[in-house]
Amino acid sequence: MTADRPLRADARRNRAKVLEAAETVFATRGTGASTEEIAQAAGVGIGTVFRHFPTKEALLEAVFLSRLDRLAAQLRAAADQPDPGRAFREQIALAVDASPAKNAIADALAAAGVELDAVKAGVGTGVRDALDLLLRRAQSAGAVRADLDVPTVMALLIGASYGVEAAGDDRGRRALVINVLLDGMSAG
Amino acid sequence: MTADRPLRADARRNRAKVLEAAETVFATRGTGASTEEIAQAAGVGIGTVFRHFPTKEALLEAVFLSRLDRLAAQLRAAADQPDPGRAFREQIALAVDASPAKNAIADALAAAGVELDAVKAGVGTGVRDALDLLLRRAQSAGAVRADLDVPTVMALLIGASYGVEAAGDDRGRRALVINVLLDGMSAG
DNA sequence: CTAGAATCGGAGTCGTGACTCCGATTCCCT
DNA sequence: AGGGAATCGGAGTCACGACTCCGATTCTAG
Repeated sequence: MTADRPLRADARRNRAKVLEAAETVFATRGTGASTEEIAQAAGVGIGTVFRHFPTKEALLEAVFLSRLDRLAAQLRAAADQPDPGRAFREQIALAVDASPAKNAIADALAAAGVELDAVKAGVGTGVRDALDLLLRRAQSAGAVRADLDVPTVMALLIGASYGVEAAGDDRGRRALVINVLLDGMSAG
Repeated sequence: MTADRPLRADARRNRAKVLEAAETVFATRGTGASTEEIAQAAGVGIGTVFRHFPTKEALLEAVFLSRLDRLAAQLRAAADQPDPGRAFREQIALAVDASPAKNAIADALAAAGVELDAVKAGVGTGVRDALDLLLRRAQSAGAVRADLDVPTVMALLIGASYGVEAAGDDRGRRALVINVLLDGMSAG
């Protein structure tokens, strides 16, 4: 219930710098990276990091949500492509390829006891809705199994992300993993 | 190059107790569980834990390898079933259902900078070989896509483990995830 | 049974990293 | 420009957890 007065210009700028730095640092050094490391990467003092994100957990959550936001936007943008089946396939492949870092963050949050469902219920709704639209259209077009629902597709996406990660650097193997997934999801 | 003299009887017993305790504690509390917690669960002093496993990392590795060992044994046991396709399917489903804990351990090891490939090269070979046999037989029988190889199947297995985990407690949803995977892996 | 070696237990050390505090600095309204 | 409020920086605090050390205990060879 804080009366969200607008932040001072420099404060807003710093907040953004921290968030961005945190994203890259978490992605490269892993979620175990120290807050100090992030502060340095952002060119900011530790105190500043903690003022904007009172907890490391809060910082992780913010980074996670920002990623979900971008994903949702991307999914929405694909919703009006002409070929629903193709749109679905493309977005799945894109989402999977882009998500290795999200996984680690999600794990860290879960390990910290954060209710991921609650988090997702907030901004994650955007992802859910966008995915819902893509999925329905693809199913109506007969391109995707009818027995799949959004939560299951999300579970598959998460799994595929890890699978791709486990496939290592081999481009062909990564593609094969995604291919298997898409085949499994397709109708018939 | 230590001259591995056989351990004293009580020492061997304690080692086993610690390993077992570590496995359950890591599974329930996560890999972040403190060494003290494990010592307590094993009914043993911290010193004892560190004598047998000089590092927390070493302990994680030992637990991981013991799991891989069991998995390999299970896979080998399934290698002479009459229907190769069915054997493959069943084992995949079993392996996936049993592995959520392994994932977390593997992640922790990776985060600690352990070369997972090196680890797998040691005992993991058992898994690789057993899986290789199952896979070849299933492919020869025309039950599984010919373009899959063992590393890819392992990546898929890892991914599926996470996918199942993400599917939550819903029994049907978990089954659906595995079903999609198996469909994707099947021939034609 | 007994000596001596191997093992155990757990208090204490040490390093690390999250988080706090307050003087210094920067911003923005008039 | 000027002053007061909002922010910043980063040294310092504190808790926690991995790992060490050594007297006490338990095993086993003879």
